[in-house]
Amino acid sequence: MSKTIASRAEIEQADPIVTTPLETVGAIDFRFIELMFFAYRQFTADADAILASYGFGRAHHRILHFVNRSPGITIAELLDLLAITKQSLSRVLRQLIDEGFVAQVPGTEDRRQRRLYPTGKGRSLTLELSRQQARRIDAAIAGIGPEGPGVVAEFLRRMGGDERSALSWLDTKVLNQGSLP
Amino acid sequence: MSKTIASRAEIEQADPIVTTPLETVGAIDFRFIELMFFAYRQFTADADAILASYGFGRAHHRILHFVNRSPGITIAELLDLLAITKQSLSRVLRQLIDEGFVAQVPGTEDRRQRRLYPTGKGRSLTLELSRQQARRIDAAIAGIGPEGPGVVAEFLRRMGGDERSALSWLDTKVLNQGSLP
DNA sequence: GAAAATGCGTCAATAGTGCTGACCTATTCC
DNA sequence: GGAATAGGTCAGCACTATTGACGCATTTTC
Repeated sequence: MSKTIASRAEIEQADPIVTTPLETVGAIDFRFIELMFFAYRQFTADADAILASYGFGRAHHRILHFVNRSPGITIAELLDLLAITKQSLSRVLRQLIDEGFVAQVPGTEDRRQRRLYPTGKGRSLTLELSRQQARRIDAAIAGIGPEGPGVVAEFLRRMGGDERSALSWLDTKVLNQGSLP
Repeated sequence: MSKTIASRAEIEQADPIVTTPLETVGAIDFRFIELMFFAYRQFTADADAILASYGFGRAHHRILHFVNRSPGITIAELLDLLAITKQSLSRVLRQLIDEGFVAQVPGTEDRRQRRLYPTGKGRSLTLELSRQQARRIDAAIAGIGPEGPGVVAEFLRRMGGDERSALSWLDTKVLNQGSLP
């Protein structure tokens, strides 16, 4: 083993440290990356605090949200929206069902399906969670001009670009559904 | 044990399922909550793919980002920005150091400090990651009018409200720093 | 009507990121 | 010289996600 261990000086010579800050470039700042990071962190922090008091995490929130937005949603549809695996979903969903926040009802047309509905308890937790988040969004949007909501919504929609299909799926479901089979 | 187990029907009677979708309320949609979710997921997906090829995760990205934004940052400052514990940071930071993306240099004024600098390798990975994200932000902002960037930045800034101090800290650091001790 | 496909549940193992608590060194401050 | 500060590290736990492999019930297809 004649291989020598590189000294710190040698390493630095091979790849010297950089001391200049990574500055804003062009019209689109690196700043936006940080803004997204901090904004999303606060956005989720609101709900996280409440969830923790129920012994839940963010995953529970997401399931609860979409089940409330689209009662009667199937497992497969939920998996598509969340873009996680069946195994990841099941553990969390099971807790929500066992603790009575979500109920499963076999489909009538296709009895293999287990359609998901919020219970009263589930609906009210969702409302509690959403209220906090909506409040923050509301406060952030208020006062940035009348065009604010439209501009921001359009920005977010474009950011989620490849997933626009998920949003339009919700559009059709939220409006057309709601009657028990 | 005379306690009976509630039948499904009994449970449903106690807390009936809700079949009406959770619809948009007032000026601020529940829709915005989904928009934030989908937007952030795509925002991080860009970088995640690249990171995975290096065997890294999002935590590595965040450290790398702030070290690049503010070379010479101390551990304590980084902990404040990321809002995680020292133990969480150290595991990830260690990998970045061991693999030569970040270098530690003892402070000159206070030799207890371990100031963090990106190496050339670290700077270039950060640029690679940021380019993807900036591209998406750029595309999302382009075409929503000249006031777009300003409105969106202000919205995000307000969303991150309680953390504005973190952003202004960066402001001062990004501009004033950069000379090796 | 039998075979194949679909919708869902579940066991088992692993990774990434976060946490708490405890304890250690080196350095600076008073 | 003793306390406070900057940082490192060990050990254990929680949550969310992953992949792979089966199993069961129900539709669909030929």
